[in-house]
Amino acid sequence: MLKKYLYKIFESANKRLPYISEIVLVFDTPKIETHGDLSSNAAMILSKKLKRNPKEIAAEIISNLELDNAVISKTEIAGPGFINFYFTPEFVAEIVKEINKAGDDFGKSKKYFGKKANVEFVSANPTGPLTVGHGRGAVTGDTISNLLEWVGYKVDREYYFNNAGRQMRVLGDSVRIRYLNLLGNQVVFPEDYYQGEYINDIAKKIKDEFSDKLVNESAEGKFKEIAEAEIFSDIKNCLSRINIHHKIFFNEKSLYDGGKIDGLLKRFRDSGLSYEKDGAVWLKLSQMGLDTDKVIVKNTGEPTYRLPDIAYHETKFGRGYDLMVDLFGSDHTATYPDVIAGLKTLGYDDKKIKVLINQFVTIVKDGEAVKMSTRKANYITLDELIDEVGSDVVRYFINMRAISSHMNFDIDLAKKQSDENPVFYLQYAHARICSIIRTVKEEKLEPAESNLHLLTAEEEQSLLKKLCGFEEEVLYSAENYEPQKICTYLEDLASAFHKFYTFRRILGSEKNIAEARLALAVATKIIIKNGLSILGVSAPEKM
RNA sequence: GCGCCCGUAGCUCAAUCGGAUAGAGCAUCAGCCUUCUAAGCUGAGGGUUAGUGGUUCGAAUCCACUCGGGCGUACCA
Repeated sequence: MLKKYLYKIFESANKRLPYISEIVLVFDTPKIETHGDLSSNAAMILSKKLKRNPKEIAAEIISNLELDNAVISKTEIAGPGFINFYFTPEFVAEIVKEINKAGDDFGKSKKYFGKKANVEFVSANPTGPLTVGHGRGAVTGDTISNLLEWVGYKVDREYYFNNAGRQMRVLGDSVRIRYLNLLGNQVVFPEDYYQGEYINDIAKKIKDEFSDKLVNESAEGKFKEIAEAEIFSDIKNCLSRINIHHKIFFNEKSLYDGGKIDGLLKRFRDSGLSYEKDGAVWLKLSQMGLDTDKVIVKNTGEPTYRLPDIAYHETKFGRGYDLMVDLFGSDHTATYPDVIAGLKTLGYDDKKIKVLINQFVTIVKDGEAVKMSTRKANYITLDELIDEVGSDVVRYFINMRAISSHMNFDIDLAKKQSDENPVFYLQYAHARICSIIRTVKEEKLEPAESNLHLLTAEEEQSLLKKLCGFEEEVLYSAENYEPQKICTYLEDLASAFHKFYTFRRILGSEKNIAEARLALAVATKIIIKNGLSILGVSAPEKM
C-alpha cells in the first residue's frame, strides 16, 4: 500500500522529471528504522546517466513531487543519495480498513486475471512410494500453483507419467518373483530389481487374492497392472495427506495412442528438421544454438524421451495455456533445453514455458548423508515423514527454503525439533489472536475502525507497516517463483505481532484504543491465515 | 574435462533484479507469568559472507581464477 502511493506520486511527476521514466523505479524497505519507511536509490542510479551529483538530483526529485502531508510526514536525503520517505501513522493505520474489508481475499490481485496456467509437478512414475525428495517438488509445485492463483491465474495442476517401458517391466517382474518366492519357489531375486518392502506387500496381496493361479502369468500382465494400481493409489493418498490434488493425470501412452508421436515425427521429417544417421533419427538442434543434434528415435525404432516430451508440451500449447510451469529435480537439468529447442523449431513461443529446477534434498540420518534410490530402497518415504512430523511441518519446512538451495534434512533433528519449527511460531500468533477474540466477546468489546489514528505506538506502527507489505510480497513471490519469501514475511509479521501483544494490551486499555487495537489484531489474523493458506498450512484457532 | 546449482554464525537457513550497521530459528548464557495462550517477550555471546583479485559512490550479490560439495554430461527418463 505504501509503495503503491509512491509509485502514483512519481508517475504524476513524470512531466517535470522526465528522466525518471528512464530507470526502473524501486522502493526498498530500509533495514534500519532511522532510514525511513521506504527508500529510493533513483538519484544514485541517475547520477551516472546524467553525470550530476546524486544529492542534487535527489533534491530536485523531492521538490517536484506533490506529496500530501497527511500521508508523508517527512522526506530526507541520506548517505550517498538515498531518498527516504516517512509515512504518517494515520495513513499507515488505514491498512486495517482495507484488510478487514477484503478478508480472505486480501492480498489477491487481478494482475493476471483471465490467464490460464499449467503447473506440472511430482510426475513420478508409479514404480514406488514417493520419497522425501519427491516431497520437495510436490510441495513447491503446489505452493507455486497457489501463488499463481493469488495473482489471478486460473491454474491446472498436472501430473505426467509413463506406465510403459523398461522400468515398469522390471517392476512387474519384481512383484512376480516375490510372489513366486511366497509360494515357495526359490527363484533368485536380481540385485538390480526393486528391493523395497512395498514389493513384498503387493506380492502378498496378490497371493491372498489369487493364491497360486498366477504362477504362469507374465511380468507385464496382472503383476504390472496390479502393482501400478496399488502404487498409484498410495501416491495419491500420500499427496492428499499434504493437501495436494492434481486436476490432470496425463499418461504418456495417450500420445502414442492418439497418433501424436507419429504425427510429430512426420512433421519433423517433412520440414527437414530431422535426418537419419547410424539407423537413428536425429533432430537438428544445433541449428537452434545447441551444441549438438540429438537422437529422437533410437536405431531400435523406439523414441527417446525427447519426442514424447515435445509432443506432450505441444498438447499444453494446444490447450491454450498462457504460462506453463515445469518443476523437476536437478537430475533433469540436461533434458529440458532439448525439449524447449524442439518446441521452438516448431514455432512455439518458449517464453510461455517456465522451467524450475529444485535442488536435491540430502537426507541425513545418524549424522550421515543417505543416498536415496527407489531401486535400492534406502529412501525415506514422504509418508514416513508425514507420520513423524505432520503435514504442516512438512509443508512449511520445504517452503522455507529457496528452491535453488541444496537442502539438508536431518531426520533425527526434524523429529526432535518439530516443536521448535517456525511454523508453530506463526500458528501460535494466529491462535493467540483467536483467543483474544473469544475473550473480548465476553467483555462486549468490538473491533472499531473509527479510532485507528490512535495506533501510534512503536509496536503498533511496526505491525501496521508489516501488514502494508503483504500484497506486494505475494505478487513478488508469485512472479519470481519464490515461496520462501512468504515464509520470511510471515515470520517477521508474527514477530511484530508477538511484540505488540506483549507490550500493548487490549483488555484493560481505554475503550477507544482497545477497539482500535482489536481491529489491528483482527487484520493481523487475516493476513497470517491468508499467508498460511498460500503455503498450504493450517491456521489453528487453538493450540 | 565440460555444463547447471551451491558454499553466509556451532547447526538449518534468510537477506526485496548491487544499497546504508549481513538477519532469523535451533543450540548456549542471563532475565520476565496474581491481568487478552510463556509454543511468548527482553538482553548477551557468536561472522574477514570458502579464498584471491577485479568492476564502482557501494559487493554476500556482478566478472575472473582457486578450493570444496551436489546434479548432469546417453541411441535411460
